[in-house]
Amino acid sequence: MIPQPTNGELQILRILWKQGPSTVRQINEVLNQEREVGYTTTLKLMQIMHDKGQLSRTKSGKTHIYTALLTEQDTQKQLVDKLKDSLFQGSALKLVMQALGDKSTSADELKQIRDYLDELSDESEND
Amino acid sequence: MIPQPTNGELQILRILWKQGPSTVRQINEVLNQEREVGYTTTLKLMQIMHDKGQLSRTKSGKTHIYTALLTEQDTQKQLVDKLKDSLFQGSALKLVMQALGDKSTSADELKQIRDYLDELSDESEND
DNA sequence: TTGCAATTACGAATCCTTTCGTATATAATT
DNA sequence: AATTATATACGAAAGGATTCGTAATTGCAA
Repeated sequence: MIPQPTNGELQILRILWKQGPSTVRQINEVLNQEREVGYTTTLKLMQIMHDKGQLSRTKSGKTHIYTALLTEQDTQKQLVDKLKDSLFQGSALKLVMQALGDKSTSADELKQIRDYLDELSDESEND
Repeated sequence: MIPQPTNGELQILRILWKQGPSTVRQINEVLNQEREVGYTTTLKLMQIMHDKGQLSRTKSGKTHIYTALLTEQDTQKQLVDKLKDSLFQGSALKLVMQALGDKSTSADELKQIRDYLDELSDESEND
């Protein structure tokens, strides 16, 4: 059971997924584009994430380079499943309808979803 | 800006959505079907939710009857949007694909989604 | 090698959620 | 009216996340 990443942890994971392995300074700089965070705050959080096994790190000179051990996919799945179970009675259908329901989804995206549904149907035919 | 309900708050909201207005005792009984919780724990949480404006209450004899002020729909939307923005770069498409991607969705559900997509397309044509 | 700048380590403070014990209030029952 | 059962109110403790100040360490540069 991997415990769910906290909000702060997710923020850091997002940056690592996007940029790849990074130093505390690099992460902190990106973070500060969104909100003001002290350097040692970011450091501490990344140390905790390392303790928790969410990040690995290697030493390069005197600095540590951190790498995400959780994949974006797995984390997405974990959180989508949780939301599905806790608010949509486990129904992917309900969740999807809610996600699409606000009409902000473009026609192009809708088409892509349709194509994806076709793929899924094809696969199940071949079971 | 309605702050996001916490986990404990969501648990109570779910029961209220399902059962309608309820007393603390009623909520606590349902809660205890899932996990052991003291009565005053549930009471306190519902009092806090009342303070926060998530629940209203009316007095009936010596007991309070609580009602959810947040709707299930609004809360679903709030949490889906948050997940979409924070983990899927704001893309409903990506979120939907992740939600459907684990192959646990039945053919019937897939069909329902397809029908729903048709509805959405029809609507946009009429804009 | 000595000192400087950057980095890490450590510990504490703060904030929020969750939990529950105890006290108080209220209504029904005897 | 006194007793009992049930409900609410209050306050504190425990646990976790977040924040950051300060100390210790490290590598480089003068």
